[in-house]
Amino acid sequence: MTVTSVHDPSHREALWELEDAFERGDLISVFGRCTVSYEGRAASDLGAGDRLLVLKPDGAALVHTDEGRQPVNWQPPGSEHHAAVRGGQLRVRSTRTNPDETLTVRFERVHHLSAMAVTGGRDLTLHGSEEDLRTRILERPELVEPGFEPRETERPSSAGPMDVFGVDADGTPVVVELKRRRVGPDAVGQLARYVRALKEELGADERDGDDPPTVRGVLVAPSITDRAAERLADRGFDHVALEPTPEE
Amino acid sequence: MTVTSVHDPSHREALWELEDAFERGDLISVFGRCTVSYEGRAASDLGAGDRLLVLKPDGAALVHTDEGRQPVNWQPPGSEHHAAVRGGQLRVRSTRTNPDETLTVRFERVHHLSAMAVTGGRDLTLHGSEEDLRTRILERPELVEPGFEPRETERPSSAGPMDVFGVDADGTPVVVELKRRRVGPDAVGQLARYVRALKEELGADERDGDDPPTVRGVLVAPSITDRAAERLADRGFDHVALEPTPEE
DNA sequence: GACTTGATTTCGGAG
DNA sequence: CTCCGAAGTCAAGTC
Repeated sequence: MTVTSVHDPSHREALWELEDAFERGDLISVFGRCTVSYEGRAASDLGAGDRLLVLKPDGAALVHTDEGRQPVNWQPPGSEHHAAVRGGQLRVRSTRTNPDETLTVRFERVHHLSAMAVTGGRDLTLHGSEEDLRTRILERPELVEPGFEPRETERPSSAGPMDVFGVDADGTPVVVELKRRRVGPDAVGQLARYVRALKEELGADERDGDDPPTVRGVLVAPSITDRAAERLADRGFDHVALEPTPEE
Repeated sequence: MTVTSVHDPSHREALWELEDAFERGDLISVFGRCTVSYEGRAASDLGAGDRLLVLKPDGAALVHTDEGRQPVNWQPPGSEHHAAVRGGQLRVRSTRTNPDETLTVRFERVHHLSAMAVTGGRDLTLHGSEEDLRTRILERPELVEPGFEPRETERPSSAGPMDVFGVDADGTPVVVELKRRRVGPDAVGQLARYVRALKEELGADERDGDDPPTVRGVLVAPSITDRAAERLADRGFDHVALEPTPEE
Protein backbone atom coordinates (compact mmCIF):
# COMPACT_ATOMS: atom_id res chain seq x y z
CA MET A 1 0.00 0.00 0.00
CA THR A 2 1.37 3.37 -1.03
CA VAL A 3 -0.22 6.76 -0.92
CA THR A 4 0.70 9.51 -3.33
CA SER A 5 -0.06 13.04 -2.28
CA VAL A 6 0.73 16.41 -3.82
CA HIS A 7 -0.19 19.73 -2.33
CA ASP A 8 -1.00 22.71 -4.55
CA PRO A 9 0.57 21.16 -7.65
CA SER A 10 0.94 22.84 -10.99
CA HIS A 11 -1.41 21.52 -13.64
CA ARG A 12 1.46 19.66 -15.20
CA GLU A 13 2.49 18.07 -11.90
CA ALA A 14 -1.09 17.10 -11.22
CA LEU A 15 -1.31 15.62 -14.71
CA TRP A 16 1.74 13.42 -14.12
CA GLU A 17 0.40 12.20 -10.80
CA LEU A 18 -3.01 11.51 -12.29
CA GLU A 19 -1.60 9.51 -15.18
CA ASP A 20 0.61 7.51 -12.83
CA ALA A 21 -2.36 6.85 -10.59
CA PHE A 22 -4.50 5.73 -13.55
CA GLU A 23 -1.68 3.40 -14.49
CA ARG A 24 -1.44 1.94 -11.00
CA GLY A 25 -5.21 1.54 -10.70
CA ASP A 26 -5.39 3.83 -7.69
CA LEU A 27 -8.39 5.32 -5.99
CA ILE A 28 -7.95 9.07 -6.45
CA SER A 29 -9.11 12.11 -4.52
CA VAL A 30 -8.72 15.62 -5.95
CA PHE A 31 -9.60 18.88 -4.22
CA GLY A 32 -9.77 21.89 -6.46
CA ARG A 33 -11.67 24.74 -8.02
CA CYS A 34 -13.37 23.53 -11.16
CA THR A 35 -16.27 23.68 -13.57
CA VAL A 36 -18.14 20.53 -14.52
CA SER A 37 -20.12 19.63 -17.60
CA TYR A 38 -21.99 16.47 -18.46
CA GLU A 39 -23.47 15.31 -21.72
CA GLY A 40 -25.21 12.00 -22.20
CA ARG A 41 -28.56 10.71 -20.93
CA ALA A 42 -29.18 14.35 -20.10
CA ALA A 43 -26.94 17.42 -20.10
CA SER A 44 -25.77 19.65 -17.30
CA ASP A 45 -23.42 22.46 -16.45
CA LEU A 46 -21.95 23.49 -13.14
CA GLY A 47 -20.14 26.78 -12.65
CA ALA A 48 -16.81 27.32 -10.95
CA GLY A 49 -16.43 26.25 -7.34
CA ASP A 50 -14.38 24.18 -4.93
CA ARG A 51 -15.19 20.48 -5.08
CA LEU A 52 -13.92 17.02 -4.43
CA LEU A 53 -13.38 14.77 -7.44
CA VAL A 54 -13.10 11.03 -6.79
CA LEU A 55 -11.81 8.82 -9.59
CA LYS A 56 -12.03 5.04 -9.30
CA PRO A 57 -10.03 2.45 -11.22
CA ASP A 58 -13.28 0.82 -12.41
CA GLY A 59 -14.11 3.99 -14.30
CA ALA A 60 -16.46 5.60 -11.82
CA ALA A 61 -16.08 9.35 -11.30
CA LEU A 62 -17.78 11.39 -8.58
CA VAL A 63 -17.92 15.15 -8.12
CA HIS A 64 -18.90 16.08 -4.58
CA THR A 65 -19.73 19.46 -3.08
CA ASP A 66 -20.00 20.16 0.63
CA GLU A 67 -23.61 19.01 0.68
CA GLY A 68 -25.65 15.95 0.01
CA ARG A 69 -25.16 12.23 -0.09
CA GLN A 70 -25.30 12.27 -3.87
CA PRO A 71 -22.50 13.54 -6.05
CA VAL A 72 -23.48 16.73 -7.87
CA ASN A 73 -22.14 15.13 -11.03
CA TRP A 74 -20.77 11.68 -11.78
CA GLN A 75 -19.90 9.05 -14.31
CA PRO A 76 -20.84 5.38 -13.79
CA PRO A 77 -18.31 2.53 -13.57
CA GLY A 78 -17.09 1.31 -16.93
CA SER A 79 -15.98 4.71 -18.07
CA GLU A 80 -12.46 5.68 -19.04
CA HIS A 81 -10.59 8.50 -17.39
CA HIS A 82 -8.37 10.84 -19.35
CA ALA A 83 -6.47 13.86 -18.17
CA ALA A 84 -4.84 16.69 -20.10
CA VAL A 85 -3.73 20.28 -19.69
CA ARG A 86 -5.73 22.50 -22.03
CA GLY A 87 -6.03 26.24 -22.11
CA GLY A 88 -4.33 26.71 -18.78
CA GLN A 89 -6.66 24.24 -17.10
CA LEU A 90 -6.33 20.65 -15.98
CA ARG A 91 -9.07 18.79 -17.79
CA VAL A 92 -10.22 15.41 -16.48
CA ARG A 93 -12.67 13.61 -18.70
CA SER A 94 -14.54 10.35 -18.12
CA THR A 95 -16.22 8.77 -21.11
CA ARG A 96 -18.27 5.68 -21.72
CA THR A 97 -20.40 4.23 -24.47
CA ASN A 98 -23.85 2.64 -24.43
CA PRO A 99 -25.14 5.03 -23.60
CA ASP A 100 -22.64 7.58 -24.86
CA GLU A 101 -21.93 10.00 -22.08
CA THR A 102 -19.09 12.22 -21.04
CA LEU A 103 -18.23 13.99 -17.82
CA THR A 104 -15.71 16.80 -18.06
CA VAL A 105 -14.10 18.45 -15.05
CA ARG A 106 -11.97 21.51 -15.72
CA PHE A 107 -9.74 22.62 -12.87
CA GLU A 108 -8.55 26.18 -12.85
CA ARG A 109 -6.67 25.26 -9.72
CA VAL A 110 -5.81 21.98 -8.01
CA HIS A 111 -5.48 22.36 -4.26
CA HIS A 112 -4.62 18.83 -3.39
CA LEU A 113 -4.38 15.43 -5.01
CA SER A 114 -3.97 12.07 -3.31
CA ALA A 115 -4.15 8.53 -4.59
CA MET A 116 -3.98 5.09 -3.05
CA ALA A 117 -4.02 1.52 -4.30
CA VAL A 118 -7.06 -0.21 -2.84
CA THR A 119 -7.80 -3.90 -2.98
CA GLY A 120 -10.09 -6.38 -1.33
CA GLY A 121 -12.47 -6.06 1.60
CA ARG A 122 -15.50 -5.21 -0.47
CA ASP A 123 -17.95 -7.78 0.94
CA LEU A 124 -20.68 -6.22 2.98
CA THR A 125 -22.96 -8.30 5.18
CA LEU A 126 -26.32 -6.60 5.35
CA HIS A 127 -29.25 -7.48 7.58
CA GLY A 128 -32.79 -6.19 7.39
CA SER A 129 -33.39 -6.46 3.65
CA GLU A 130 -36.52 -7.75 1.98
CA GLU A 131 -34.83 -11.12 1.69
CA ASP A 132 -34.49 -11.24 5.47
CA LEU A 133 -38.20 -10.56 5.72
CA ARG A 134 -38.91 -13.47 3.36
CA THR A 135 -36.68 -15.78 5.38
CA ARG A 136 -38.42 -14.74 8.55
CA ILE A 137 -41.83 -15.54 7.09
CA LEU A 138 -40.78 -18.89 5.69
CA GLU A 139 -39.46 -19.87 9.12
CA ARG A 140 -42.51 -18.59 10.98
CA PRO A 141 -45.49 -18.54 8.59
CA GLU A 142 -47.85 -17.87 11.50
CA LEU A 143 -46.50 -14.32 11.53
CA VAL A 144 -48.56 -13.76 8.38
CA GLU A 145 -51.62 -15.42 9.87
CA PRO A 146 -52.47 -18.64 11.72
CA GLY A 147 -52.66 -21.53 9.33
CA PHE A 148 -50.77 -19.85 6.50
CA GLU A 149 -48.64 -22.28 4.50
CA PRO A 150 -45.99 -20.92 2.14
CA ARG A 151 -45.75 -23.04 -1.01
CA GLU A 152 -43.33 -21.17 -3.24
CA THR A 153 -41.13 -18.11 -3.38
CA GLU A 154 -40.49 -16.05 -6.49
CA ARG A 155 -43.35 -17.95 -8.09
CA PRO A 156 -43.50 -16.94 -11.76
CA SER A 157 -46.60 -15.34 -13.19
CA SER A 158 -47.50 -13.34 -16.27
CA ALA A 159 -47.06 -10.23 -14.11
CA GLY A 160 -43.63 -11.30 -12.94
CA PRO A 161 -42.44 -13.30 -9.95
CA MET A 162 -44.47 -12.96 -6.77
CA ASP A 163 -42.61 -12.75 -3.47
CA VAL A 164 -44.37 -15.57 -1.63
CA PHE A 165 -47.18 -17.82 -2.81
CA GLY A 166 -49.08 -20.07 -0.41
CA VAL A 167 -52.47 -21.13 0.94
CA ASP A 168 -54.41 -20.04 4.00
CA ALA A 169 -56.11 -22.20 6.61
CA ASP A 170 -59.05 -22.74 4.22
CA GLY A 171 -56.78 -23.79 1.38
CA THR A 172 -57.41 -20.53 -0.49
CA PRO A 173 -54.46 -19.38 -2.60
CA VAL A 174 -52.64 -16.38 -1.11
CA VAL A 175 -50.26 -13.99 -2.83
CA VAL A 176 -47.94 -12.28 -0.35
CA GLU A 177 -46.11 -9.07 -1.28
CA LEU A 178 -43.18 -8.14 0.96
CA LYS A 179 -41.82 -4.68 1.70
CA ARG A 180 -39.08 -3.95 4.18
CA ARG A 181 -40.43 -0.53 5.04
CA ARG A 182 -43.52 1.65 5.02
CA VAL A 183 -45.23 1.51 1.65
CA GLY A 184 -47.40 3.71 -0.50
CA PRO A 185 -50.07 2.93 -3.08
CA ASP A 186 -47.69 1.54 -5.69
CA ALA A 187 -47.14 -1.64 -3.68
CA VAL A 188 -50.87 -2.29 -3.68
CA GLY A 189 -50.90 -1.97 -7.46
CA GLN A 190 -48.07 -4.45 -7.69
CA LEU A 191 -49.90 -6.92 -5.44
CA ALA A 192 -53.08 -6.45 -7.45
CA ARG A 193 -51.25 -7.34 -10.66
CA TYR A 194 -50.00 -10.59 -9.17
CA VAL A 195 -53.43 -11.50 -7.82
CA ARG A 196 -55.06 -10.74 -11.14
CA ALA A 197 -52.47 -12.76 -13.01
CA LEU A 198 -52.93 -15.72 -10.67
CA LYS A 199 -56.72 -15.54 -10.93
CA GLU A 200 -56.44 -15.66 -14.69
CA GLU A 201 -54.01 -18.51 -14.54
CA LEU A 202 -56.22 -20.52 -12.20
CA GLY A 203 -59.28 -19.70 -14.30
CA ALA A 204 -60.86 -18.37 -11.17
CA ASP A 205 -64.04 -16.35 -11.02
CA GLU A 206 -63.11 -12.72 -11.52
CA ARG A 207 -66.45 -11.17 -10.61
CA ASP A 208 -66.44 -8.73 -7.77
CA GLY A 209 -69.20 -9.37 -5.34
CA ASP A 210 -70.18 -10.89 -2.09
CA ASP A 211 -68.46 -14.14 -2.94
CA PRO A 212 -65.21 -14.56 -1.06
CA PRO A 213 -62.30 -13.88 -3.39
CA THR A 214 -60.77 -17.03 -4.85
CA VAL A 215 -57.27 -15.58 -4.59
CA ARG A 216 -56.25 -13.50 -1.60
CA GLY A 217 -53.68 -10.73 -1.52
CA VAL A 218 -51.64 -9.96 1.57
CA LEU A 219 -49.25 -7.05 1.89
CA VAL A 220 -46.59 -7.59 4.53
CA ALA A 221 -44.85 -4.38 5.55
CA PRO A 222 -43.98 -2.53 8.78
CA SER A 223 -46.69 0.03 7.99
CA ILE A 224 -48.65 1.54 5.10
CA THR A 225 -49.84 5.02 4.16
CA ASP A 226 -53.50 5.97 4.40
CA ARG A 227 -53.93 6.00 0.66
CA ALA A 228 -52.35 2.59 0.40
CA ALA A 229 -54.76 1.33 3.07
CA GLU A 230 -57.66 2.69 1.02
CA ARG A 231 -56.55 0.97 -2.12
CA LEU A 232 -55.91 -2.20 -0.17
CA ALA A 233 -59.45 -2.11 1.22
CA ASP A 234 -60.86 -1.41 -2.27
CA ARG A 235 -59.26 -4.57 -3.52
CA GLY A 236 -60.20 -6.63 -0.50
CA PHE A 237 -56.59 -7.31 0.39
CA ASP A 238 -55.05 -7.52 3.84
CA HIS A 239 -52.13 -5.83 5.52
CA VAL A 240 -49.90 -7.60 8.02
CA ALA A 241 -47.62 -5.32 10.05
CA LEU A 242 -44.22 -6.96 10.28
CA GLU A 243 -40.63 -5.77 10.53
CA PRO A 244 -37.88 -7.31 8.39
CA THR A 245 -36.05 -8.23 11.59
CA PRO A 246 -37.44 -9.10 15.03
CA GLU A 247 -37.79 -6.14 17.39
CA GLU A 248 -34.77 -5.81 19.60
CA MET B 1 -9.41 28.65 0.71
CA THR B 2 -7.01 26.49 2.70
CA VAL B 3 -6.20 22.86 2.39
CA THR B 4 -5.02 20.77 5.30
CA SER B 5 -3.18 17.58 4.51
CA VAL B 6 -1.39 15.05 6.69
CA HIS B 7 0.41 12.02 5.41
CA ASP B 8 0.55 8.81 7.47
CA PRO B 9 -0.49 10.54 10.70
CA SER B 10 -0.70 8.92 14.09
CA HIS B 11 -4.23 8.37 15.31
CA ARG B 12 -3.85 11.27 17.65
CA GLU B 13 -2.61 13.58 14.90
CA ALA B 14 -5.45 12.49 12.67
CA LEU B 15 -7.89 13.12 15.49
CA TRP B 16 -6.65 16.68 15.95
CA GLU B 17 -6.92 17.39 12.25
CA LEU B 18 -10.37 15.88 12.06
CA GLU B 19 -11.68 17.91 14.96
CA ASP B 20 -10.21 21.10 13.51
CA ALA B 21 -11.77 20.28 10.16
CA PHE B 22 -15.16 19.62 11.78
CA GLU B 23 -14.83 22.97 13.48
CA ARG B 24 -14.01 24.77 10.24
CA GLY B 25 -16.81 23.03 8.35
CA ASP B 26 -14.39 21.45 5.90
CA LEU B 27 -15.01 18.81 3.32
CA ILE B 28 -12.80 15.91 4.43
CA SER B 29 -11.15 13.02 2.61
CA VAL B 30 -9.52 10.16 4.55
CA PHE B 31 -7.62 7.23 3.08
CA GLY B 32 -7.02 4.33 5.44
CA ARG B 33 -7.48 0.74 6.43
CA CYS B 34 -10.69 0.38 8.38
CA THR B 35 -13.71 -1.66 9.36
CA VAL B 36 -17.20 -0.22 9.00
CA SER B 37 -20.43 -0.98 10.79
CA TYR B 38 -23.86 0.49 10.34
CA GLU B 39 -26.97 0.20 12.46
CA GLY B 40 -30.24 1.92 11.72
CA ARG B 41 -32.80 1.35 8.99
CA ALA B 42 -30.90 -1.87 8.46
CA ALA B 43 -27.63 -3.20 9.86
CA SER B 44 -24.35 -4.07 8.17
CA ASP B 45 -20.75 -4.97 8.79
CA LEU B 46 -17.74 -4.58 6.57
CA GLY B 47 -14.39 -6.24 7.34
CA ALA B 48 -10.99 -4.60 7.27
CA GLY B 49 -9.79 -3.04 4.03
CA ASP B 50 -8.43 0.13 2.46
CA ARG B 51 -11.12 2.68 1.75
CA LEU B 52 -11.85 6.32 1.21
CA LEU B 53 -13.98 8.07 3.80
CA VAL B 54 -15.57 11.39 2.85
CA LEU B 55 -17.05 13.55 5.58
CA LYS B 56 -19.16 16.57 4.72
CA PRO B 57 -19.97 19.55 6.92
CA ASP B 58 -23.70 18.92 6.40
CA GLY B 59 -23.32 15.60 8.19
CA ALA B 60 -23.10 13.29 5.20
CA ALA B 61 -20.54 10.50 5.42
CA LEU B 62 -19.47 8.26 2.53
CA VAL B 63 -17.29 5.15 2.59
CA HIS B 64 -16.00 4.32 -0.88
CA THR B 65 -14.11 1.28 -2.11
CA ASP B 66 -12.33 1.08 -5.47
CA GLU B 67 -15.53 0.00 -7.20
CA GLY B 68 -18.98 1.29 -7.91
CA ARG B 69 -20.75 4.58 -8.08
CA GLN B 70 -22.40 3.93 -4.74
CA PRO B 71 -20.61 4.17 -1.42
CA VAL B 72 -20.31 0.77 0.25
CA ASN B 73 -21.56 2.43 3.45
CA TRP B 74 -22.82 5.90 4.21
CA GLN B 75 -24.73 8.20 6.46
CA PRO B 76 -27.20 10.78 5.10
CA PRO B 77 -26.87 14.56 5.57
CA GLY B 78 -28.08 15.83 8.92
CA SER B 79 -25.87 13.50 10.89
CA GLU B 80 -23.22 14.56 13.37
CA HIS B 81 -19.62 13.47 13.06
CA HIS B 82 -17.55 12.52 16.08
CA ALA B 83 -14.01 11.25 16.23
CA ALA B 84 -12.09 9.57 19.02
CA VAL B 85 -9.14 7.29 19.61
CA ARG B 86 -10.33 4.05 21.18
CA GLY B 87 -8.50 0.77 21.65
CA GLY B 88 -5.62 1.79 19.44
CA GLN B 89 -7.97 2.75 16.62
CA LEU B 90 -9.25 6.03 15.23
CA ARG B 91 -13.01 5.80 15.48
CA VAL B 92 -15.15 8.11 13.36
CA ARG B 93 -18.85 7.94 14.06
CA SER B 94 -21.75 9.67 12.33
CA THR B 95 -25.10 9.64 14.08
CA ARG B 96 -28.52 10.98 13.35
CA THR B 97 -32.03 10.64 14.69
CA ASN B 98 -35.36 10.07 12.98
CA PRO B 99 -34.62 7.49 12.05
CA ASP B 100 -31.96 6.60 14.59
CA GLU B 101 -28.93 5.38 12.73
CA THR B 102 -25.22 5.25 13.28
CA LEU B 103 -22.27 4.69 11.01
CA THR B 104 -19.00 3.73 12.67
CA VAL B 105 -15.66 3.65 10.86
CA ARG B 106 -12.72 2.23 12.78
CA PHE B 107 -9.31 2.93 11.30
CA GLU B 108 -6.45 0.66 12.28
CA ARG B 109 -4.31 2.89 10.13
CA VAL B 110 -4.79 6.27 8.48
CA HIS B 111 -2.77 6.63 5.30
CA HIS B 112 -3.74 10.15 4.41
CA LEU B 113 -6.11 12.84 5.49
CA SER B 114 -6.96 16.07 3.69
CA ALA B 115 -9.58 18.70 4.26
CA MET B 116 -10.73 21.82 2.49
CA ALA B 117 -13.23 24.59 3.12
CA VAL B 118 -15.78 24.53 0.32
CA THR B 119 -18.37 27.16 -0.38
CA GLY B 120 -20.69 28.18 -3.13
CA GLY B 121 -20.99 27.01 -6.71
CA ARG B 122 -23.62 24.38 -6.00
CA ASP B 123 -26.18 25.33 -8.64
CA LEU B 124 -26.47 22.76 -11.36
CA THR B 125 -28.33 23.50 -14.56
CA LEU B 126 -29.76 20.26 -15.90
CA HIS B 127 -31.40 19.72 -19.27
CA GLY B 128 -33.39 16.74 -20.41
CA SER B 129 -35.52 16.19 -17.33
CA GLU B 130 -39.20 15.37 -17.22
CA GLU B 131 -39.89 19.05 -16.73
CA ASP B 132 -38.14 19.76 -20.03
CA LEU B 133 -40.41 17.22 -21.65
CA ARG B 134 -43.46 18.98 -20.22
CA THR B 135 -42.22 22.34 -21.45
CA ARG B 136 -41.64 20.90 -24.87
CA ILE B 137 -45.19 19.54 -25.06
CA LEU B 138 -46.78 22.75 -23.82
CA GLU B 139 -44.93 24.67 -26.50
CA ARG B 140 -45.72 22.17 -29.24
CA PRO B 141 -48.88 20.23 -28.29
CA GLU B 142 -49.08 18.74 -31.78
CA LEU B 143 -46.14 16.53 -30.79
CA VAL B 144 -48.64 14.57 -28.69
CA GLU B 145 -51.17 14.47 -31.53
CA PRO B 146 -52.76 16.90 -33.97
CA GLY B 147 -55.46 18.93 -32.27
CA PHE B 148 -54.35 18.21 -28.73
CA GLU B 149 -54.89 21.14 -26.38
CA PRO B 150 -53.19 21.18 -22.99
CA ARG B 151 -55.46 22.70 -20.35
CA GLU B 152 -53.58 22.23 -17.09
CA THR B 153 -50.36 20.84 -15.64
CA GLU B 154 -50.09 19.11 -12.29
CA ARG B 155 -53.87 18.96 -12.28
CA PRO B 156 -54.96 17.62 -8.88
CA SER B 157 -56.97 14.42 -8.64
CA SER B 158 -57.82 11.93 -5.94
CA ALA B 159 -54.94 9.83 -7.28
CA GLY B 160 -52.49 12.73 -7.09
CA PRO B 161 -51.48 15.40 -9.60
CA MET B 162 -51.46 14.37 -13.26
CA ASP B 163 -48.60 15.58 -15.44
CA VAL B 164 -50.67 17.18 -18.21
CA PHE B 165 -54.42 17.37 -18.59
CA GLY B 166 -56.04 18.48 -21.84
CA VAL B 167 -58.55 17.70 -24.55
CA ASP B 168 -58.14 16.09 -27.97
CA ALA B 169 -59.46 17.28 -31.32
CA ASP B 170 -62.91 15.86 -30.40
CA GLY B 171 -62.97 17.61 -27.06
CA THR B 172 -62.45 14.34 -25.18
CA PRO B 173 -60.53 14.74 -21.92
CA VAL B 174 -56.97 13.41 -22.13
CA VAL B 175 -54.65 12.51 -19.27
CA VAL B 176 -50.99 12.65 -20.34
CA GLU B 177 -48.32 10.89 -18.32
CA LEU B 178 -44.74 11.96 -19.05
CA LYS B 179 -41.59 9.89 -18.71
CA ARG B 180 -38.16 11.09 -19.74
CA ARG B 181 -36.95 7.61 -20.60
CA ARG B 182 -38.04 4.12 -21.54
CA VAL B 183 -40.74 2.92 -19.19
CA GLY B 184 -42.04 -0.35 -17.82
CA PRO B 185 -45.51 -1.46 -16.72
CA ASP B 186 -45.57 0.65 -13.56
CA ALA B 187 -46.03 3.84 -15.55
CA VAL B 188 -49.15 2.37 -17.17
CA GLY B 189 -50.55 1.63 -13.74
CA GLN B 190 -49.90 5.19 -12.70
CA LEU B 191 -51.64 6.54 -15.81
CA ALA B 192 -54.57 4.18 -15.23
CA ARG B 193 -55.03 5.52 -11.70
CA TYR B 194 -55.23 9.09 -12.97
CA VAL B 195 -57.68 8.15 -15.71
CA ARG B 196 -59.84 6.25 -13.27
CA ALA B 197 -59.81 9.12 -10.80
CA LEU B 198 -60.78 11.59 -13.52
CA LYS B 199 -63.57 9.36 -14.78
CA GLU B 200 -64.99 9.17 -11.29
CA GLU B 201 -64.67 12.88 -10.84
CA LEU B 202 -66.41 13.61 -14.13
CA GLY B 203 -69.07 11.03 -13.32
CA ALA B 204 -68.26 9.41 -16.59
CA ASP B 205 -69.42 5.98 -17.64
CA GLU B 206 -66.99 3.48 -16.25
CA ARG B 207 -68.25 0.39 -18.07
CA ASP B 208 -65.78 -1.34 -20.32
CA GLY B 209 -67.25 -2.01 -23.69
CA ASP B 210 -67.47 -0.91 -27.24
CA ASP B 211 -68.27 2.64 -26.26
CA PRO B 212 -65.35 4.96 -26.82
CA PRO B 213 -63.72 5.79 -23.49
CA THR B 214 -64.84 9.09 -22.08
CA VAL B 215 -61.37 9.83 -20.73
CA ARG B 216 -58.27 9.00 -22.74
CA GLY B 217 -54.85 8.11 -21.40
CA VAL B 218 -51.67 8.94 -23.26
CA LEU B 219 -48.22 7.86 -22.18
CA VAL B 220 -45.47 10.07 -23.59
CA ALA B 221 -42.05 8.47 -23.39
CA PRO B 222 -39.10 7.81 -25.70
CA SER B 223 -40.03 4.13 -25.74
CA ILE B 224 -41.85 1.48 -23.72
CA THR B 225 -41.21 -2.17 -22.86
CA ASP B 226 -43.28 -4.94 -24.44
CA ARG B 227 -45.09 -5.67 -21.21
CA ALA B 228 -45.90 -2.00 -20.80
CA ALA B 229 -47.27 -1.95 -24.37
CA GLU B 230 -49.51 -4.91 -23.52
CA ARG B 231 -50.91 -3.26 -20.44
CA LEU B 232 -51.35 -0.04 -22.39
CA ALA B 233 -53.34 -1.88 -25.06
CA ASP B 234 -55.43 -3.62 -22.36
CA ARG B 235 -56.47 -0.28 -21.01
CA GLY B 236 -57.03 1.27 -24.41
CA PHE B 237 -54.38 3.91 -23.85
CA ASP B 238 -51.94 5.33 -26.38
CA HIS B 239 -48.19 5.72 -26.50
CA VAL B 240 -46.48 8.70 -28.09
CA ALA B 241 -42.76 8.30 -28.70
CA LEU B 242 -41.03 11.52 -27.75
CA GLU B 243 -37.64 12.51 -26.35
CA PRO B 244 -37.32 15.05 -23.53
CA THR B 245 -35.16 17.18 -25.83
CA PRO B 246 -35.21 17.56 -29.61
CA GLU B 247 -32.88 15.20 -31.45
CA GLU B 248 -29.57 16.83 -32.12
C1' DG C 1 -28.19 -7.39 -24.54
C1' DA C 2 -33.38 -6.01 -22.55
C1' DC C 3 -36.39 -6.35 -18.58
C1' DT C 4 -37.81 -6.24 -13.82
C1' DT C 5 -37.46 -4.95 -9.04
C1' DG C 6 -35.14 -3.73 -4.67
C1' DA C 7 -32.63 0.01 -2.23
C1' DT C 8 -29.97 1.82 4.57
C1' DT C 9 -32.44 4.22 -2.39
C1' DT C 10 -31.82 9.90 -2.32
C1' DC C 11 -34.07 14.10 -3.40
C1' DG C 12 -37.40 17.74 -3.90
C1' DG C 13 -41.99 19.51 -3.47
C1' DA C 14 -46.55 19.86 -1.61
C1' DG C 15 -49.74 19.67 2.26
C1' DC D 1 -43.49 16.47 9.98
C1' DT D 2 -45.61 12.90 6.24
C1' DC D 3 -46.65 11.65 1.70
C1' DC D 4 -45.67 11.19 -3.06
C1' DG D 5 -43.18 10.57 -7.29
C1' DA D 6 -38.79 11.65 -10.16
C1' DA D 7 -33.98 10.31 -10.87
C1' DG D 8 -28.46 11.25 -15.73
C1' DT D 9 -31.53 7.07 -10.17
C1' DC D 10 -27.89 2.53 -9.15
C1' DA D 11 -27.32 -2.35 -8.84
C1' DA D 12 -28.55 -7.28 -9.02
C1' DG D 13 -30.76 -11.09 -10.96
C1' DT D 14 -33.24 -13.24 -14.79
C1' DC D 15 -34.21 -14.18 -19.43
